[in-house]
This record gives sequence, structure tokens and C-alpha cells, in this order.
Amino acid sequence: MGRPLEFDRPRAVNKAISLFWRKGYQATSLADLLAAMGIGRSSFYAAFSNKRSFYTECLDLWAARTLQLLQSNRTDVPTVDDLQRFFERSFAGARGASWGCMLVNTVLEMADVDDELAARASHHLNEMQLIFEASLQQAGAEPARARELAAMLMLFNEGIRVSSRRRLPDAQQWQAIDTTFRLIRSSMA
Amino acid sequence: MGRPLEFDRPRAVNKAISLFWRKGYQATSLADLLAAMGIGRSSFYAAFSNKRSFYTECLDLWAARTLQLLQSNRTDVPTVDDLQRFFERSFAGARGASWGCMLVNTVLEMADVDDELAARASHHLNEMQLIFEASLQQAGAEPARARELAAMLMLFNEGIRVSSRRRLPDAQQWQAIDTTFRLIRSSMA
DNA sequence: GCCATTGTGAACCTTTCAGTCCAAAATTAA
DNA sequence: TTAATTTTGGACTGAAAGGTTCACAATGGC
Repeated sequence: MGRPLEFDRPRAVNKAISLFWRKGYQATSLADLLAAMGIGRSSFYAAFSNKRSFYTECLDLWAARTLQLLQSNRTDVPTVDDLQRFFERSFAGARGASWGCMLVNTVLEMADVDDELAARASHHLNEMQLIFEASLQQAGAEPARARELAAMLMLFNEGIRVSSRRRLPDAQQWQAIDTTFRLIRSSMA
Repeated sequence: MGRPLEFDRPRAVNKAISLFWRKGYQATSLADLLAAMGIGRSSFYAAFSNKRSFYTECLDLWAARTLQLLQSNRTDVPTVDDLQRFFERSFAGARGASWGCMLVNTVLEMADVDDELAARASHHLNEMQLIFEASLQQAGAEPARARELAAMLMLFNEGIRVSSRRRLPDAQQWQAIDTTFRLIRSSMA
């Protein structure tokens, strides 16, 4: 038989996601990717068809993980606290690791550049928003109100993904999360 | 003497800003710029040193205009309504023209790619936030509260700049602005 | 009309990009 | 050990990027 020695695909994909997340699609060259993934050019093209569809794969994987994190924060009887915890965990994780905003990055980078990628990222954000809405409803908000607050939470989410890349003092970010949720709670009381 | 026939510099810069705003720095090639500005390569390099510093110039100009718009919405006795009007006018203007989010775009595109540009954009966002803060104070908020709300408004600002590029129904955006400011008002009452 | 001066268009250069290709390496079955 | 098979590294390719150069065109002063 042939040569069963294959590179560690999941590990390589994670390295790539981290790179894409930090530098975006265009600024990440194939050479950067290969160096980070520790594989050669031909291996890359054998495993993935090309850079763009590989990015799509990373994007979808990222979205799936985010949705999973979001769902894992839902308890049987979800509260607004659960949502706040999602943001806090997202932000806390963003410090060292790769947690951040690949969806938001993609929306902004690809708008008016690559419609399909932008739409795909936007679609994933919609899925997140639906979970926000469902959680808020379960937390006791009326349907219309839940819808409204979910839209606002998505705006907040998009905002904090931008803000988290500005190297601002952490305390400022934490306080922004706190302020926002304090307002949401007061509006639901 | 020489040849005073120069291209319309302000017009050309505006065209360039519009392009940069839509497609970002990297996705806007020099050829794109020249075509939009209606000038030749050598004219470009004669008038501006290079693509990057030209982008810096566009960025600063953009920031100056945004700050001006923000200030022009401040009345002698500013209210929260003035701030809301800033966002509404920003969003309404974004439909056809170039109003949007060049600062936010730059922060996201240049983080981990070009520190100087990212820092410059972030700095301009800080200036905006200071105006938010001052307006809120003048609108009757306590200093600490004004600071807090200004940070939240900046998050909201960053969020809506992302959201406005997702081709979502306009009504959804308007409602998000409305929801946010309703919350702010209720927290100040 | 002519010269000096300045802006312009187009060809050119270097680098870097994504993507292709192939010979050599590495593995298992026989 | 050998043959068959499949991954791999690295050289190669064409296109496109940003930037430079230069001859020519267009102007105002004389």
C-alpha cells in the first residue's frame, strides 16, 4: 500500500483558524498557512481544494463551535445570566487563544469583495441571534421583546468583537459587558 | 511656467475614500483606485507618496468628517436625542453614499497586520467616544455614568457598523437603534 | 513663436501571490 | 527484497500586485 503517514488534520485546521482569525483571509498568505500548519504545498492542495474553500471550511467549523459554546451556556431554565456568561467567557477566552470574531471579521472583510463568503458568515450570525432570542424568551421575555433584545444583543456582539481587537484596557471591556446586561435586566424587570 | 492643469484632488480623494470604505485597504488595488479617481499612476505617486500613506490620509479625513458630524448634532443643551440622531443620520446616509465605518473596518482589517494603522483608527474611535461622554454629561448623566454609557455607545457604534454591511432589512436596524436608546433613556430617568 | 517647467500616460521592474507538477521518499503487501 | 502505491517537498508558472522611470504633452512667461 501507499503511505499512511498523514499530517494531523484537526491540529492543522486549528492552526489555520487561528491565523485566519488574527489576520483575516487576504492578509494570510498560503506560505503563512503552510508554515503554521507545518505541511507542504502539495499536501495542502491534496487535502483541501484551494485557499478559498478551505477558508469556508474553517469558517463553518468556527461557527459550529461558537454555536456549541452558546448552547452549552443554556441551562434547563435559562436566564439572562447565561447569556452574559457567554459573552464573558468569549471575552475571557479571547485573551490568549483564538476566540474572537471570525464571523464578524468575514462580514466586514468580504462585504463588497466576496458576496458568498459574506453571506455565509452573516447566515451564521443569524443562527446565533436566533439562539439569543430563544434564550431570552425562555428567560421570561415576551416574544416581541425577546426578538428586539436579541437584535440588540447581536449588535452588542458585533461591537465587542471589534472592540476586543483594539488593545483597550480589559477593565473597560468587562464594564461594557456589565453595563449592557444591567440595562437589559432593568428593562426586563 | 509649468502646467497648472491638475486633477480635481478633493474629488479624487472622495472617490478613493468611497472605494476604501467599501472594499477595505487590501482588496482595493491601485488599478481600482486609479480607475475610480480617473488619474494615471504617475499622477497618483506625484500627488501622494504611496498607497499606504494615502490610505492614512483618507482615514484621517474620514475621521475628521465623522467627528464634525458628531459635533454638528450637539445642540447648546445636548440631549440623548442628539446622540440618537447621530446614529440615525449615520445609518440613513449609509444607504447610498459612503457613510459607514472606515474606522471600524480599519481596526478589524489591520489588527495583527499593520499596528500603526490599527492604532490610528482606534485613536479616532477614542475621540468619538470622548464626544459621546461629553454629550451624555451635558445631557444630565453623572460623570461616572456618562463614561460608562459612552463606552457602551461605542460598542453599539462598532456593532452597527458591522451590522449595516449585512444587507439586513432596514427596519431591523432602525429598531435596534431605537431599542438601544430606549434602554439608555430608561437608565438615565 | 519659443523655451522652461511641470503634469501625465504607458511601458517597465521587482516581488509576491495562488496554484501546478513531478521526482523522490516512505510505507505495506508479497 | 522488491514492487506497488500514495504522500511529500520543492521547483516551477502565470497573473497580479505596488512602485519606478521616462519621453511626451501641455501650459505660462518671454
